[in-house]
Amino acid sequence: MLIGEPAASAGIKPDSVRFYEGSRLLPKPARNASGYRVYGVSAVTQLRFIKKAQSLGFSLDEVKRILNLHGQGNRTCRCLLGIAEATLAKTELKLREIQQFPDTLSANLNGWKKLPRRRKRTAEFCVLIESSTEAG
Amino acid sequence: MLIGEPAASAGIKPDSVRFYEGSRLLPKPARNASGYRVYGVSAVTQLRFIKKAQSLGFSLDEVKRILNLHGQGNRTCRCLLGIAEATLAKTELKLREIQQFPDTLSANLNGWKKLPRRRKRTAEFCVLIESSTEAG
DNA sequence: CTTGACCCTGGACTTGGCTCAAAGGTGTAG
DNA sequence: CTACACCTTTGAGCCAAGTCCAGGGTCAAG
Repeated sequence: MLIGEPAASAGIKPDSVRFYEGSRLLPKPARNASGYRVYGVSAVTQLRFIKKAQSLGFSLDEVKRILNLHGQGNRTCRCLLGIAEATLAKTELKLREIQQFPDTLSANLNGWKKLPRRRKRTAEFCVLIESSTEAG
Repeated sequence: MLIGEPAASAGIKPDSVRFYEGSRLLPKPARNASGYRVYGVSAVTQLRFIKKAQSLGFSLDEVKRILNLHGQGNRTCRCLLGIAEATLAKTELKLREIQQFPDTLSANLNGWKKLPRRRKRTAEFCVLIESSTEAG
């Protein structure tokens, strides 16, 4: 596979794949006679892993640390523990916060929605944001 | 209150407050005789709202849209609905994803932890990341 | 009357994560 | 042979969200 294929399969641009390679998130791929990067199927898995982890709040640097450690042999998996637990704690914290805020948000939203049309202007939803004119 | 006070109360730097003002997230505050920004108590509420919303994945631009709409009168609250519902949907999607990923992550983590010490090198946790040497 | 903490402006710089452009090589189809 | 899609490199540019700095003003305490 040349670069475009795994990129497309993972839903990213070739540019990003090269960027990941430059950032040492991906191993340097083999090259064919013309100097083109040649990838195996596992590249797709890796790219998807990166995307997934990233969409969940892992920074490229965290992903890098995991992938780099992985490449250095099994025994380094102990280190994965630290990284994973830290990031896990982080996401769980965020989870709890995220779980609360939309509650108030949607409570307000629903409360507002239930109002008869003519009362919607009273905008109970806006209790979310305190009056601000005083400072301006 | 001069700028440092509301900033400190909200746990941010005066620089950031000025940045928010420049980005039109905050109304331009009054100035005293020396040209210093003067804030009322509501500024703290606003700053905290910004911080909170931001920490939950709202971009400053989204916060801005909400705050700006708010400043323009109650009738615009209908528009808030769109913004809020969109962001809500977004966070809920993220929520669901976040709920899944750490499950696999911590399942692997726990599985790995339960292994007797001498077997930890087999690194079951690493199933998370597919073998990668083939592409390098 | 100086020191120190605070404030002002404008603009440069940073970090993360891309994204694009320029200038060129490759390879296949018509 | 030409067009075209694809690949290469280097290097610049971009967005968000700040952060810092220079060079200056304000003001209360010692």
